[in-house]
Amino acid sequence: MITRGPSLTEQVRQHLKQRIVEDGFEEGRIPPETELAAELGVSRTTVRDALSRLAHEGAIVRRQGAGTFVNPAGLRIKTRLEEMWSYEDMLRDHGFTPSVEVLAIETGPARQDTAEALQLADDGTVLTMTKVFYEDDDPVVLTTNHVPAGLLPDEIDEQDAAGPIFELFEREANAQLSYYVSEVVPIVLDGVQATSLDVTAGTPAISLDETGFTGEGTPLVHAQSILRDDLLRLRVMRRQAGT
Amino acid sequence: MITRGPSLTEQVRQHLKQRIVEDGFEEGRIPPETELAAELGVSRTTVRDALSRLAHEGAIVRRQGAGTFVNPAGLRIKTRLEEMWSYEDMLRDHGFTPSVEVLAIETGPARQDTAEALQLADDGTVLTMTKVFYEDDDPVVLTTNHVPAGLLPDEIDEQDAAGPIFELFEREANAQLSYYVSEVVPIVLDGVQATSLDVTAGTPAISLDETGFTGEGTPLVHAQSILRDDLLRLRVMRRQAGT
DNA sequence: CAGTGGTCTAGACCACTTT
DNA sequence: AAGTGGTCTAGACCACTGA
Repeated sequence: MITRGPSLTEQVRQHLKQRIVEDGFEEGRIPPETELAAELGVSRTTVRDALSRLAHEGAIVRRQGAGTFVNPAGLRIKTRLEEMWSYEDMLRDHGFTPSVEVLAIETGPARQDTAEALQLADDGTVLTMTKVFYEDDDPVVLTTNHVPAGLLPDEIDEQDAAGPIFELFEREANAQLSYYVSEVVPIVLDGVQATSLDVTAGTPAISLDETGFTGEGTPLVHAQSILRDDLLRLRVMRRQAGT
Repeated sequence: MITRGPSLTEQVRQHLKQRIVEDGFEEGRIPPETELAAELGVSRTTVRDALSRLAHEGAIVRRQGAGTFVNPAGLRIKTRLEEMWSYEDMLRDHGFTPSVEVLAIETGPARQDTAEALQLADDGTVLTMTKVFYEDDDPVVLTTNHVPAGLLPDEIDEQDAAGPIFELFEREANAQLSYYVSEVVPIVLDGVQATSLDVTAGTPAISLDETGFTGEGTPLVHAQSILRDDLLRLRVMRRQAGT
């Protein structure tokens, strides 16, 4: 087992994930942890950490005393809301090959909710970038990002805005986007939103209203992303806490 | 440190959580893991497991090389969708004191989507229970549960249906509900739903369409829960996978 | 009662941040 | 250079399942 690059645990996770999706386990039963550890030449702890991640993803179910098993229902989950990072990657996980169109890049005064989220002074100015993610000719996600003016250089062009925003922060502001706090809001689309997403106004949709932070807790971006429910259905696994 | 009942890790987690919410750490800085381990008389591994759970909840942020810190933004998260179990508990976490009204208990043929979710034969019959969760006089959640006929005894009464459904399965069917696979669907309320939730028809809302399974992967229940967005806002933390 | 996953320990070394 | 969290090991014992 090679050991450079990703952690051992991650390598074991990927190895097992691959065997799972390729249906490489008899009757969906995964070998005992001690056996996997011996086979892969790692400690049982490492195997357990890898299995824990797979269980969290929903790919497997562990039953104390009985064994570990493939979870067909969980394998259908493509959108792990709490581990969703860039929309590009999420769409790729759905088997899409996404493209991006930048609709607008503009600077102006912040709306009040944006000023609060970004902890700006009252007269704060923000850079606003609006883009749409497409699968073939179908618009799937409409995203608006608000960033405090001055954090990014002035000469942001469409090329820059088209990529994932966390890459933009790393490259242009030397800042690391660490996590988002997101609200899941049900809306009906207004005329402008409906036009951008190529559906009729009044269609229900999910809006993710969220703020992105650095590891230090500094808000970097306030964003709204509207998902076309008919093309992109959020699906999650719910279980009891503390497991 | 006492050691009966919950696991050591869980005890440490609760202890630290309490100190966090009571603002018991200077400048939001949490002591080093080795220090906590010595202070609490447990191994560093146990402390780390407890901290991992808190980080996952959003209560803290860990920064390699720098330290572990309280996360004020994360502390506002009350609805961890992927760890949500009973609506009663979720509402209590919001500081509500929920009550339940059972609207209907009836037996009849399954709708097609229910029959598929529960893997029933085409002519499958299901027991359907509808209930509303209230906070004071405000209805907050409208839930409909469909259970295969015969799984539960015939004489289910309102008393039985009012409690959490996983308790019903344990008590009446000796079956353990282990996890749900849930879809997050945006809807606009129809007349009946709107009346039950005491809002006007056409209001947007989140519908959680979900199937509950045993650890063995047998579907036990197909359910729809509609949340009043103005009273109960789903809020989650998003981070990069594999952390 | 044999086998499985669950918990916990003690310790080593590494990667990273801060001073 | 010192201190912090991140990874990994080897081993012990417990709780639970199923034949």
